[in-house]
Amino acid sequence: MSTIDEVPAPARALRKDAARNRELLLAAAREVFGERGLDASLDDVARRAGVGVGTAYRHFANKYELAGAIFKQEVDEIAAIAADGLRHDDPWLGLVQFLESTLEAQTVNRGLREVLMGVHDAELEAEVHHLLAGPIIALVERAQAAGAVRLDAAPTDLGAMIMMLCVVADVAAEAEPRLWRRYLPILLAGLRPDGPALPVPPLADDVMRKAMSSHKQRLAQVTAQR
Amino acid sequence: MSTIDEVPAPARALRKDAARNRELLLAAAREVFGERGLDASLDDVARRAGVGVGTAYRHFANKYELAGAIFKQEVDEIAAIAADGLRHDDPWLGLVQFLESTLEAQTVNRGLREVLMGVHDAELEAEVHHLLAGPIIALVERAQAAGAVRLDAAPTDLGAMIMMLCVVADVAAEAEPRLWRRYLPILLAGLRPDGPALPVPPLADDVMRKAMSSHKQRLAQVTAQR
Amino acid sequence: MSTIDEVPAPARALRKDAARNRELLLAAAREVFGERGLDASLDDVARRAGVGVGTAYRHFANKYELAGAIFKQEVDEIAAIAADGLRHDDPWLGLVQFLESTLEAQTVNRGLREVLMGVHDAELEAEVHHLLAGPIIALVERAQAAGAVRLDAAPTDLGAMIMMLCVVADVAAEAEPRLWRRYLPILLAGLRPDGPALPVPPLADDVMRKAMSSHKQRLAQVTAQR
Amino acid sequence: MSTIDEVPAPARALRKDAARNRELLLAAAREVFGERGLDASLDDVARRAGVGVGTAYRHFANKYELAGAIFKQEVDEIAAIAADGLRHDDPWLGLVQFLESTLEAQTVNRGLREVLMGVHDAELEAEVHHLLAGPIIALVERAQAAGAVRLDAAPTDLGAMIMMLCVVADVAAEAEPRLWRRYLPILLAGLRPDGPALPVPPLADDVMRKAMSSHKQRLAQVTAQR
DNA sequence: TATGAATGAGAGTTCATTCAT
DNA sequence: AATGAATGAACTCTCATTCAT
Repeated sequence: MSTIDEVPAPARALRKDAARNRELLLAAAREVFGERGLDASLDDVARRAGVGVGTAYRHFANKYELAGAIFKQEVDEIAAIAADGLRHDDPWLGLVQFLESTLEAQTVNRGLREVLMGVHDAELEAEVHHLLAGPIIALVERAQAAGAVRLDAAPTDLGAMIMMLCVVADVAAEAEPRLWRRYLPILLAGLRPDGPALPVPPLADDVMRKAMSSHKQRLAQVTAQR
Repeated sequence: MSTIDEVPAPARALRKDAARNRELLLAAAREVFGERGLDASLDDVARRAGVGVGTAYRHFANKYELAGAIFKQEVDEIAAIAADGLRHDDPWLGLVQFLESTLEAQTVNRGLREVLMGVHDAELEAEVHHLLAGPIIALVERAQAAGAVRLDAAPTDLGAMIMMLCVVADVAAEAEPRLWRRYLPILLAGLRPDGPALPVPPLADDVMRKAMSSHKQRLAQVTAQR
Repeated sequence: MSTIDEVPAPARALRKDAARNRELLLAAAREVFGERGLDASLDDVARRAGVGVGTAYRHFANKYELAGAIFKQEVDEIAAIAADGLRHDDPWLGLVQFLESTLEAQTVNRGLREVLMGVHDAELEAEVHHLLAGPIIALVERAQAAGAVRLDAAPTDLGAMIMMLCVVADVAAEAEPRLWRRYLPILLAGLRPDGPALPVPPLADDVMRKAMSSHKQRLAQVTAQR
Repeated sequence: MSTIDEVPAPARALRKDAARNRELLLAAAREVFGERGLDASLDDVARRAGVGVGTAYRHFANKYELAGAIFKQEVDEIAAIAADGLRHDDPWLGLVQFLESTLEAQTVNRGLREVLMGVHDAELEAEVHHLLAGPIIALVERAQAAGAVRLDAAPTDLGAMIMMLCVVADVAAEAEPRLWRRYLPILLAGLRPDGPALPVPPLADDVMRKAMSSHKQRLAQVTAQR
């Protein structure tokens, strides 16, 4: 095949040791950012990974690119879960399964929880939206078409619900990681055709995205750091 | 009265100018932290207040104590709202009114929103709990006694609901500050005696408090900054 | 007078200790930059001055502002010398005296020498030009009007001559600080009405300025650093 | 010839590919250092050469040795020019031609200009001196013997003149690369037997060399970088 | 008591040089 | 011999906190 190309791979594969360090860094970042937040220093991440800071900078242009790389992985998982839900025979159960699986996944994965709570930077936010918007819309519309979801519900309602449950899950992460299950039925009941009247219309898709993008900025104001 | 302020009063009241500086600092902190978060420097707060940094340190042991002082004020407002709710003729409406007023208040007050989302340090958390736990328990039990709230509901459920709605409100603060009203009826319906079954028991009061205390630490992980 | 102004001085005078530190910093910077170049770190400058780095940053926005502050002082001295030359009875001797005094001054002042060699950043360059262009032009034109300087000479020729002599002085600073005096008469002879023909026209004033501004950039390429 | 390169030749010639890499590196360094100065990183040089950094270190002990290797080549060219001048029929014209050719050469070669301005490290300086001292002395003495140059002139005067003109050329490199020609006749006139009196004796040969060696260190002080 | 100058640890980032592949 | 990943010291700049004025 490659009789012409002297240079074998255009998108260079990582050397074995480099690949290992990259993984070490991602794992360490997941841990360190998990424990002390994005305010933790890259020095700390590198130390935990057992490599020099310089190595971190060889793999990631800066701190935020490293953080983004982590969260990208988490979101991919969720997108896969949504796709599963779409394949379920019963549209309603497919949607419920998506919610449960998603929440279940974030229970054991703080990074994921954070992403779903919308607490992140603009670039990642856009990527998250790009990956998840389609499947979520499909899930909701499919359930609406089947008469399982009230017609005035919007895909962004699902996003809001995930967010709400994630906060509960996050707050109670250590005390009772299953606490979100207490509020899931309540929210699901509200999604049904006979749910209570909703006085305010839902957020449009892109408005929701922008809102979550700026949310992280507002949270930053609050979060104590030491 | 205390015109001769050289006389060391037993429980020394603040000199008039000192008291004024304290207020200036609190006001400035509310503004500055509100705009740029706790990451804003104390120099900025002091400059906005029109006093020197040293003055800030005379009044508050450190940055976080100043921040705490602000949020304390916000919580006092909420406690007052709860007391109002308890005086309502209809226990259910009193509870609903408390929720609405609380949420309404945080709509225009970021600091309050933050506190209600549990995004703060342990000391403040304890204080918040001390102030709010009593009234909230009373509100719920009074409504339960009147048959307006399901018996397996717990006061901590109210806390969880406030938290959930606050996150919605916070995320949508700019896009649609009333968005929380869309999800309030849903959550309220779940609180009624005929609400859907709840698979997981509520958190005990003190467990909830500890959970929220550590939440802020976890959120810190996430918050991107730039 | 200041019955209205509560705040006494609009252009705040420096506190005594702050003023002292500022001087310490300038002196240290002159030394450290003098020995190891602008590549020396501000930490080193601060250490030499006996203050913390933070203090350096309180007084000067960044490293280059500090460097600029130093060189500004040197140029002021030269401007004063030029003014002296203009007051001399004999226009030619005034000009010669300006050259000699200037070169003499830079003999004992490296910073000055550097500025006169045109080795500096754009902002400072502009300031230098602003301060010196006028007096130099006046010196030359006055001497030309008196028939003491050839008519095809330009003020920029004086600049070029200073530069040339400064380089000699700089190179020989330790070996023989008076070496520039060997080449001064040669260059002066060329400036007389009967000097040799000059095949290339002089640089216009602003062109000379721009040229010197970019010179520093080119030298930066060369200068070894450790 | 040496088709079997496994055979360890006594004075090991470079393998063909190694030799090629060496040239690539020199060419790249000339470009990169020329554009962005010695502050450019070796990574950049290596990237431009299309080889790994490691390869650069196989060929040159460190960054400065690579820089030195480049400038060595430039000086060789000048030595050749001096030899040409010595072959000229008219000693005076030979000397003038040397000056003109040398200056002309540096006009289009920044590296050369830098070396001639004495802006480099001690080792290179010694080498430059070793290569150029002889021919220059010969040029001057030959012209003196022919009565074309004043007897109190010294070979180091020629060095000083080159330096002076180089600085002019360097400063005006972009604005008017021929500007040095304006000052050449002036300096040449001073070299003639009837030039103006020179109040200070010339530098001895080795003193001049040492002076230039330390000059580079002093220039480093100045060079702003941004 | 108020001020704001001073401090210095620590953050993010770069790069000369080494060394495993 | 060549590669480029890894290292870690060094640099600029910020800011919570202290302390001389």
